[in-house]
Amino acid sequence: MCIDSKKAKEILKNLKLRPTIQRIAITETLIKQKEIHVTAYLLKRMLAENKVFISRATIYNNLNELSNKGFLKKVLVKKGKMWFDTNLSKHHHFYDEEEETLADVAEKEIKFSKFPKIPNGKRIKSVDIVINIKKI
Amino acid sequence: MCIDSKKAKEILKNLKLRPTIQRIAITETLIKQKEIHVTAYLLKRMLAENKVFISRATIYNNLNELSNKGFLKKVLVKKGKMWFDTNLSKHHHFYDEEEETLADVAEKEIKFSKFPKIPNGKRIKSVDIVINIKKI
DNA sequence: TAGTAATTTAGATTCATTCTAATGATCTAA
DNA sequence: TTAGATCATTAGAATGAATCTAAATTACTA
Repeated sequence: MCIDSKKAKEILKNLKLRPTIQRIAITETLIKQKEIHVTAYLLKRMLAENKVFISRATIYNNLNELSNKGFLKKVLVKKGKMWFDTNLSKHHHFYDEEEETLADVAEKEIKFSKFPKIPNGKRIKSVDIVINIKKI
Repeated sequence: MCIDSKKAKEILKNLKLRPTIQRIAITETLIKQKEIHVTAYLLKRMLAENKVFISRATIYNNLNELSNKGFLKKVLVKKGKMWFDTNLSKHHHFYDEEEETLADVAEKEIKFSKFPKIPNGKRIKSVDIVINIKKI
């Protein structure tokens, strides 16, 4: 058993998710990769490259479950495709549409000196900031 | 001919778009209120309530054209659905997923005391802030 | 180890959006 | 005006991401 698989199992245990073969493989891939932003499609392809074939439904189920449990963050930068981000800390994004790349912005890099009043009876669920950039 | 229809025609003329019956009706609906947030589906329903029946393709074609011409702003707050916003001034949004509503936050309501360094060779194109809210 | 609860899966389904190609409307130049 | 060209509209098909279904399989618990 490789080290990543052991780590993956531990993560799943902490999240109270049954360590199925598929979940271990998915988690392993997510913690192994340098790339921190994946779509369902990209993840499926990465697994397939390692001869691990997991159904589309399972990929989606698990990405959603992992993000519900707070292990992944959903990022929506462009219509039609949901990205899942393995950067676990709260953070924001640079999005370069010309290059179709996402880059992280640490949460502490942004501070507000003024923030709008939240409507009555409501509370903040999350704040998403996307800084769209382009070449000079 | 009603006043809105006259205004709508003028707007289309300025945008160099042929004033077809459908385009006039769509533009009229969009300028009836000061600021409006619609999805294609919502706009279609609003028109239908006024006994104006326009095909889905035409609704999409025109919303896209109007936003290409700078008359509408596209806002992406949730996977799968594009919103179109007639508030052209720079601003941000409250998004209430439970109620599926979008509300404006004036730009001046948000000020930064800290902001990240922009990558070399890049400049800011825009900053999108979505404050996701939910009931307490 | 048996019983149950959770998980995976292929394939169907949904939903927003775009495409296609046929028909219809508007514009332009003489 | 009017003919011809260009642009717009439309129903329905196609697309693509994501979810659902229901049956089979796997992991957990007593």
